[in-house]
Amino acid sequence: MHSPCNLGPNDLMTDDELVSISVRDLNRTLKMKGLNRDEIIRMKQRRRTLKNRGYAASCRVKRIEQRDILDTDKVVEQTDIEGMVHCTQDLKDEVDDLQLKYDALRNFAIQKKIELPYGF
Amino acid sequence: MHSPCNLGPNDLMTDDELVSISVRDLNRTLKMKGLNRDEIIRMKQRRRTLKNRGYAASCRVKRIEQRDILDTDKVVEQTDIEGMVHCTQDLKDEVDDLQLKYDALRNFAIQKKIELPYGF
DNA sequence: ATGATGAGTAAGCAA
DNA sequence: TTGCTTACTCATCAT
Repeated sequence: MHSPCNLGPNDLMTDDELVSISVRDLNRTLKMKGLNRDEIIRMKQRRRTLKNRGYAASCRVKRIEQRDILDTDKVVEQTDIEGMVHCTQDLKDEVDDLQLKYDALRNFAIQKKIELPYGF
Repeated sequence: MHSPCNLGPNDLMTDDELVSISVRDLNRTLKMKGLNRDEIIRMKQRRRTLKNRGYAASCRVKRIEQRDILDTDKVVEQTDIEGMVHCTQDLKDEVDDLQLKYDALRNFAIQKKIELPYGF
């Protein structure tokens, strides 16, 4: 009396094989091994489940990546803003300096009773 | 012959009731209704599952909210940056104008052979 | 016990 | 059929 030939659907191929094999090759293999209707349906279902497992994983990875991108963008933009704040301050200082120099020069002229052209 | 008294755990109270009731009240109710050990365990498990369902929902909502916050922040920051770019350009124009006026004034003095104080 | 989260499963939509 | 996404369930961790 030999051991019963009850190959469960799991014994025909590994999960990795089942999820990678093409539909054509899968059908060929199933027919070759002589699986019955129910076994074939269960095998197909297991394949779909394994695929779904992978899809769910990709979906999570994608979600995390997109969040990371937003986080990174935020840091970049905040750095940009900080830099522009400095730049703006420098320009304001430059304007103030020029205004002071210009006013001083004009006051010097006024003090010396020098007639300035229109516009100054 | 009356209908069998096989109240499934689902017939004692609705999901909403079960998930809201306090542990104390739940235990009291279970004892009052005379449920056996297995039924009590199943009831507790159903409660836990319902709670988990809510937790999972909150978790999803939270995730979406956080993404929305990041998206909103991004828009705000980009608007800020755009505004600062304009502001910076205005300041640059102002610097240029002042520089031109200052130079013109100084050239006027030079042309008039006016001796300027040190620093101009 | 309660709450949060990662991973797996199934349903349902879209291509 | 394939891939993606949502909701649910369970396991696990922390409080």
